[in-house]
Amino acid sequence: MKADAHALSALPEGVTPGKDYYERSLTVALLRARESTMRRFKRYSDAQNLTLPQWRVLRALADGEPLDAGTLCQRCVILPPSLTRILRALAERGLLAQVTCNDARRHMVTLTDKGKALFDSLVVQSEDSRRQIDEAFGQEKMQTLLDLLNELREITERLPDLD
Amino acid sequence: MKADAHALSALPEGVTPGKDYYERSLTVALLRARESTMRRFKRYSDAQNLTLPQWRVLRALADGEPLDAGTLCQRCVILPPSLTRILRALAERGLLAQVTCNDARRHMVTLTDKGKALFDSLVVQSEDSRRQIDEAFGQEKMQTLLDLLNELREITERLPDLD
DNA sequence: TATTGTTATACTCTATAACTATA
DNA sequence: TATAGTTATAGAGTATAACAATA
Repeated sequence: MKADAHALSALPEGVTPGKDYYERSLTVALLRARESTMRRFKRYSDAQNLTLPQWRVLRALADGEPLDAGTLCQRCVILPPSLTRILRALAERGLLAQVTCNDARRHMVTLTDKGKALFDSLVVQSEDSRRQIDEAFGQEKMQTLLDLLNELREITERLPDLD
Repeated sequence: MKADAHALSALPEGVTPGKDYYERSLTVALLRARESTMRRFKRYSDAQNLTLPQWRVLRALADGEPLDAGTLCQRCVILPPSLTRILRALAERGLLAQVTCNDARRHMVTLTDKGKALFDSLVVQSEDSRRQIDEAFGQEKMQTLLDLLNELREITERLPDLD
């Protein structure tokens, strides 16, 4: 952002009254951290005509374990109507296939060989970007950050709703 | 999550092969942490008919400092075409007003008294939820997390693009 | 009767390009 | 000529409710 965006105030370059307060917002900090890191990976998924939610679904299935729609919705942060369309689109491209399940209500899917190959290819292609961020930030801090993020989520999900 | 979602495997409850790997994804961890915390605040903005991007704009302007559209786009993680509509909607509700600027190309806005009052009201209403998360997670860890998130963003934004 | 997922619908945001106004 | 925003347009996700199928 340009410095003269704040020309109305007489503060030093890069220092604005609102900035510090704004950065104390957890949800905004999470969004901005995600935006700045995700932006570097997006071109790889774009090149494969995968939207980011589609990429999360492939990732969630990457270890080969079949998952049902409900689990995918929760892990990938996608609402059921969106997931229905996403699963259909990925299945039409031959990237995943339905798996029969004892409970016929469940829509259970797994990656096909083609889907697994596409996932592996994307991991390889984006590896340099991942390492670039990892090294600039520091592996130890990255580990701490991931642990804090997962812990925050687990604790928050267990909290009772207020009123 | 239901335990029988993983009935195909014979692993202990809550332990799935994919889970650990999936949780090592930074961008997914950021998304899920945001979803679990944001969900608790959303009802307050919903009650005021504010979308989350609109709420971020009010928040960015909350200290009274006028900001231009470009700065708002960056701080609120909103693309220019979306911001144009958001500023129009908020102005029509009398929550913000345009401020004249030396550079007539800039769309500079500030909160009106009504906008500031709505912001303050939302902060008060959501205070219990904020404290609930803060106390469950721990203030010290929350502080560490916020610092790591802001540092990660600043470092990542400065990284050169690969190729 | 409760649960899982799909369909329907309306709205918003995302994303890119083309355009206008100003510097 | 470059910059800041707006407009245009297509596409995808968000969100709620209603519905179908299964348990």
